Order: sequence, then structure tokens, then C-alpha cells
Amino acid sequence: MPQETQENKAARDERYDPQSVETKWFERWQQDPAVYAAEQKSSKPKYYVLEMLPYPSGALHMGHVRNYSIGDALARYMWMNGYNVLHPMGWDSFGLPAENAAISNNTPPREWTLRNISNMKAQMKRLGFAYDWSREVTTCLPDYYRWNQWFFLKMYERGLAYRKKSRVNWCPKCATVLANEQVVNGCCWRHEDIVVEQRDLEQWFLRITNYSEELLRDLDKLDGWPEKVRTMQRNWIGRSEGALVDFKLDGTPGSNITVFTTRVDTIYGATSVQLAPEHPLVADLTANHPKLRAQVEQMMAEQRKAKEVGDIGEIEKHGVNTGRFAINPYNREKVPIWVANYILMEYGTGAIMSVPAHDERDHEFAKKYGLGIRQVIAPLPGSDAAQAEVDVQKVAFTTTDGVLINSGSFSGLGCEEAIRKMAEYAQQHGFGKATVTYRLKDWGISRQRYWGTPIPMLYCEKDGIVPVPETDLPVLLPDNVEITLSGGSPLAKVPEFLNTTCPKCGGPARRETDTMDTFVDSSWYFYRYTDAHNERAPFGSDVAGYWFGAAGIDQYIGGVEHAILHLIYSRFWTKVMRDMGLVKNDEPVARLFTQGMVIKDGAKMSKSLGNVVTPDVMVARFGADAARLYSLFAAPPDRDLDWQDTGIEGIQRFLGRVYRFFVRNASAGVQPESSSDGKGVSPEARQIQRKLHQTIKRVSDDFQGRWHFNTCIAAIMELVNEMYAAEPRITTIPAALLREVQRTLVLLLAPFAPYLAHELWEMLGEKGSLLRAPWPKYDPELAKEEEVEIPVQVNGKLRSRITVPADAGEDLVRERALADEKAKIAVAGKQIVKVIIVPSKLVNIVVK
RNA sequence: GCCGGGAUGGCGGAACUGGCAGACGCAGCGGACUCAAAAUCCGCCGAGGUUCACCCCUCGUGGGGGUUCAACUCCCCCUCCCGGCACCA
Repeated sequence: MPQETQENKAARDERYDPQSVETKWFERWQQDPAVYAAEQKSSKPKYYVLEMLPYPSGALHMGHVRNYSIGDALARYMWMNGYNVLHPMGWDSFGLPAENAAISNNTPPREWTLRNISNMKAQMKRLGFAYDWSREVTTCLPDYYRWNQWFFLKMYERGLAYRKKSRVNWCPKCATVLANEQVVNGCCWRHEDIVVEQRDLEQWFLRITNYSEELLRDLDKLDGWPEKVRTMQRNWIGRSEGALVDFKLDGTPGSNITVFTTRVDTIYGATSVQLAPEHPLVADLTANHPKLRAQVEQMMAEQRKAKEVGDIGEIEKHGVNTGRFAINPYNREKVPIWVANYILMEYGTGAIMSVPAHDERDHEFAKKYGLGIRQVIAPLPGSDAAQAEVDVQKVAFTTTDGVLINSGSFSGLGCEEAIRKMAEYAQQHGFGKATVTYRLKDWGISRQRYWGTPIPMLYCEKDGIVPVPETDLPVLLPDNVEITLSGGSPLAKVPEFLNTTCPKCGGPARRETDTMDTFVDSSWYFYRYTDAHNERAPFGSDVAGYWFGAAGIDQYIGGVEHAILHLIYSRFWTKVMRDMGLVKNDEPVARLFTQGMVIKDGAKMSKSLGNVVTPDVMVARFGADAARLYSLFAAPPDRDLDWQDTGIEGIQRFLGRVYRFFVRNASAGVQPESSSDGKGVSPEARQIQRKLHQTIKRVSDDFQGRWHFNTCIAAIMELVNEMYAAEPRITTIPAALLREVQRTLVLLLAPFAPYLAHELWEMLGEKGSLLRAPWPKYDPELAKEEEVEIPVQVNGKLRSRITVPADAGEDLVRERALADEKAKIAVAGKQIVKVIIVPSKLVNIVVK
């Protein structure tokens, strides 16, 4: 045979075929699922790493791949570092899409959901994610949601669950209630052109506001969380310190208007009281004035409309004078009562005192209607404002850095002090007090939907609201329910479900037909992982205690889009469970990492834009390793990732390079001839050894620190490049060193590209489990450079470079730098002022 | 308006506590191998100037100031982009 053919054959054998290699390992891993199982008791330190559980929409997308690639790399790294790792996965499997699917293709939600789960689970396995599937949690199954019901009953007992009439979002086209998060720009998320209406419905609420203060305060403890998320939660909770002050309603003895203000120090400047149009008092004040009533109605209609198109806040301030007066309790002044469209019923008390001199909105309003503007705060003498001359007739003066004037006995006080003292004064005289308000509202969990956890409550004609006894749980969600868009919960049309008997009196009762918000499911699922098959409790306290410790999940990873809802509900739930004695930790998550989005061509991947890259296609074309590695390499994980098809090709090339290097040099490595301690080796071997230890350091440091896996992978690439450069002289490299390089390369790649790593591990003849193989340690001595090239600057400009021993003292460096020819030329004719030497970094000769 | 995060070659991104700007990868260009292509391997690759070439010089991290021997990095001011909150009293 001609030689050519043999060469072609050799080249073919060297080619890396990810499909055959990955299929081989995929099949092996299926046979031993227990390798990823966490130990319930262990002498090793524990580590709980968790990625946010997905909604089983049908197929994974690249955002999932990125999320799980980060978590999987970390889990594998921790295993290799000797930790007892808990790395579970589950399904957030209740929710509206299943009902939509039921309507559009006549598939029962349960069937549709379970099929999706099965498909996505297969995708995850093919991607090689190391999950402990023995702990899988599926929230739509009764063995999980019964504990939602159990928690609900416990909260009801503790007064944390209650029922009240409330205003909700309603999509007329879906004929159902929508969660706040399903309202996008005032329209339904499923129908972008359908304006969401407001309806008043009886709803179940969880009293998250009982924990407002703690939820806010404990954010300070969460220093393992991104600042961004903490800030978002602070904004969401929206704490505001102020005072409540009662204004007497003139002409109606015993009737008060309570206003909320953060600036009680400005109350002597109040020239009116403003009510929100929905304020209860407005109905009384306008009762006998049809004209007024009509004006207020019109105002509310306008507001609704503005809200619908999403430009509330853009509409012009206007108001209606009720003709009635309120009495300022501080100065006995009678001020007119107005109804104004910029006052929000949802915030504070829905009533304010209007101080035009010191509030921009009040100023605008007062000028429009000719209400008085009276200055009661003066700038501090000598301040910028004092120089600028304040004219409150022209513009509001809103500082808290001032002195009270025209304020009776409070005149002369500084604002801060006045706020305190005037609130105390109100309390002493019984017309007010200091108070704190929050933007956070109680959590409305009722949904008029089928595919969710039934709320375990009954309505008895005789006994009223009756909780389902704990022993009757779970309240099973019936199958075979007709899902329509005719409005109301589909469960209300199932007589077998609806009609039951009252456990108190035995008489007829009907069940609550609303189901729970799916955010309930995800608020505590990570505790269930610790004890997924417990039939007597949501989880055992000691088991959960082991995994959560004092601080919570060691590392939680997910998208920032859950920064407020899921992550605030989860914190609330943990605090409730702590108060119930179920857990000891105050917070569920010690460290949180939010990865960026995956975008393509400058936009989020979406079907409508046609820029979707699906994991299945990537796995088929490039292999799971390449898809995973690229998702980590293309950008630091906390930033958005711009997907480039040519980029993943580069990763595929890299994996092939690694593979070929091993194939060509596998035999060289198994015959150790000398030690790898670096003694008496050639400079080239020493250089390889140095690079090896530097690479271990770079990869390890990133796992410990800032998680810039893109630079980890770059470091591994550099090492491979170095080996390629050395390959022509491979026989001069001690076999033991070559083997150490190869072995270490496999270990460093293992968290990122598990398939190739396992293949190479086997190729090296290693017998032990790669998953539990010890993470390589670097030797600082071996990583150290012997000589360093350092730049020589003259007046900060690079002029030359010199090579000196790494441990060279300042004297030697100065001597060499000053003796350097190019430096001499640059310095020539000038006077050396000083020479700055940063050991093994740089020399800067300062001349003039 | 308030809060948080960004802006670095043709592109994604490096430069960790102020010390050689552009690691690594993509794209591009050139070469080797090949009848040829693919694959692979090697080299070049911020802009401008100078040069046969090696070199060398100037400019350069959104814009403008400042601190410093030295600034992508620190300080002040500004522009634009992304995200969150928002007539919040």
C-alpha cells in the first residue's frame, strides 16, 4: 500500500468524533446513576449547589445550558475537592402554559407536562449534567403539592393566610386572573394588544408584610448576593419612614383624615389636604353632590385608561375641590380638602397634606389651582441654597438640610430634629405618631386556574370558612377537567370536586376552587430535595439542617429575572418555617449567582426573531462538551453572552486539539523514565512544568474567587498551545512530566468538558473515578519564573525591556536598566530625578 | 427622577490589590501539506508614520478635566447603552 493511505488512516484515527465518544460515556453513565448521589451522612464537608429549577416548557434553551453548565462545573469541582456535594434537579411544573397547551392541542395538562419533563430530563442527561436524580422534585405531583397545602394550613393557623376582597388583573380574552408579573405594559402577556382590566375578587393572601422589616434588614447579611439583587429587593420592599397625622374633618365632629408624610417638619406649610379618588371618605364627601361625584368618577376612568396604556405618571395633575375643610392639628388652620389624581390609594393612607413650598408635585398642583404657597423651611446660612436665594413662589425647595421658619414653637429647629420632635408632639397630643410604611404588599396567591395546587379550604353555610383537616390532605387536583376560557376556575365546574361535607358539622360544604400561585411551589422546593421521599413531613428538620447549615444553600445559580419574586418569596417562606421550628437558618441562600442572558445578533433569542439556537442542534453538531464549554468561554458568566456560531466551532477545534495531542502521545506517557520534580531537566521541560503549575493556579483561583470561567478555559488553551509548540521535541521531555501534564489537563477539563475528560482519563489508563479524583494542587515554587522580562520606562513611556532573575534586588534592576542601550538613548542629555522600581514588574526612570 | 451595571481592535472578550493595553478565541490575511478541496499545522493580525528589513516614533481603553513617576484601573464632570423602581407624599 502507498504510504499516503496509511497517513490518511492515521489522520482519521486522530480525528475527534464527539458523537461516538459522548454516546459511549452517556451509556456508561446511565448504568451508574448513583455516582452523583449525595451522601446523607458523611465525614466530608457538605456543599449544596443548586440551579434554579426549570419550568418544563418542552425543551431546554441555551439559557438553561448556560445556567446548568456553571452549576455543574462547580459541583464537579467540589466533588474533586473532597466535598459531599448535593446537586439536585426538579421541575416547576404547575402553571398556565400547560392549560394553554390543553386548549390549543387538546392534551391534558398533566400529560403534556410529564411528557415535557421526560424530554427535558433526557436532554439534561445527554448534556452530561451530574444531577442526583434520586431526589428529583416534580411540583405538580401530589407527593409534593400536598405539602404546599400543609404549609397553607399552618399559615392559616398562625394567621399568616387570610382572605379578603381585592383588586386583581383580569384578561378578558383569557377570561382569567393574571398575576402582576403576567401583565406587561398594562396588557396581557399572551395577548399584547389586550388591555388588562381590574376586577374586585375575594382572594387568599399570605402575610409577607409581617416580615417586611426582617426581609429588608437581613439583606445586609447577604454579602454573598449580588449588590444588584439586594438593591432590587430593597426597592421592592420600599421602606419609608414618616408620620401619620390626623386632620379633623371640619363640620363633622369625630371624623378624621389621616395623612401620611415623610416631612412632618413642613406641616406648617400645608395649604390643602389631598385625597386619592378611591379614598373611602371621598364617597361621603361627594354623596350629596352629583356633580362632584361625576368629576371624581371621570378622574378614576382617566387613570384606569392611563394605566392601561402604561403612561400613568404622564397624565397631568388635576383635582377637584370638595368644598370641605380639614383642620391642621399643629396650627388649627382650616385647609381645603381636594381630590387629586396623583394621590395613590395603594401607598401610605391614600391621603396627604399638600405643602407646595417644599414638594414639587404639590407645587405644580398649587400653582394650577391657585392654592397658597408658604415657605416653612429656610436654607442653612452659608449653604449653596442660601447663596442662590430661594423663591418658593417659583420653584419648590425640597431640602432636608434646612431650618424651620413660620412653624410656631418649632421654628429654628433643623429639619431632621423637627421630624423627630414633631412626631413625638403628635403622639403626646393624640393626633398622630411616627410610622413606617412599605411598598411591599401581602402576597395574593389565589389563581382562577386549573393547573395548580388546590387551596385546602372549604365553605360551609353554617361554619363559614373551614380549613381541610390535615389528615384529609392532599386535596387532589382532579383529572379530566374541561379547561375553557369562559371565566372562573375550571374546578368550579367539577361537582365531585366542588361539593363535599363540612368536617365540623357534617353538613354540605363547597371547596375553594382557586389554586395557588406557582411561586408557592418554588418557595421551598430546595428543602424538599434534602428529603424528597418523606411521606410524613415536607422534610426532616435534621436532614435539612445538615444541608442548609446556619447560612443556607452554599451556592444558588439562576437568572436575574427572579431577583424579586421567587427570591423574596423564598426568603419569606424560610422565615416562616423558622418561626414554625422547622429550620434553624434565617435565610435560604448563602451565596447567589445570577448569570447573564444568552443573546444572539444583539437580541434575546426568540422564535419571533428567528435567532434561536437550540441545544439539541448544538449537541448533534458539536457535542455536549462543546456546547457547555462555549457557553462558559464566550463571556464571563455574570454578563450577557452573545452567541456566535463560529465561536462554538473554535471550541470544537480546541477539543480536537486536546484529543489529538493525547492520541499522539498516549504511549509516551505510560513509560516513566525520570522524576517530574524539575531537578536536572532541560530549560524547555522546566518551562512546561512552570506553565503547568501556573495553569493549575489560574483555574483553581477562579473557582475560589470570581468565577471567570472564560479565563480558566483560556488558560487551559494556553497550556495546550505550549504543548503543541513543544511537540516537535517531545522526546526531550521527561516521560513523567509529560504524563503529569496530560493527567492534569484532564483534571482541569473535567468540570467543563466531562465527556472528553473521561475519554482521555481512560486513554491514560487511569482506573479511579474521575468524578472523585483529587483536584490538582499547584506548587508555587514550580510556578515561579526564574527570569522575568521587565519593561523600562522613561517618564512613563516604554523605551526598552531588560531580562533579570526573578528574585533580582532593586540594585541589580537599577543597574541593568540604567545600563540598557535604548534607555541610555532616551535619557541622554537629561537629568535623572529618580528611578522607580517595582520588583519583577517595571522600572521607570524619571528625568527632566 | 432615584438605584444598580456597562462602554476596551473587524467581533466575543483579557489585563485580579494603579505598573508592558489587547491574553484566549472568532473573523481576516499569508504559508505548509494536497492533483485539488476539506481537515490539520505554522506565521501575521489596534491606528498612523518611518523602514528593503530588523528596528524605531506618534496616537490609542465612550468624552472632558484632575491626582500620580505611572491611570482601562482612583477622583470630579458629562454622553450613550442595559436592567430595576417610580406622581411613593
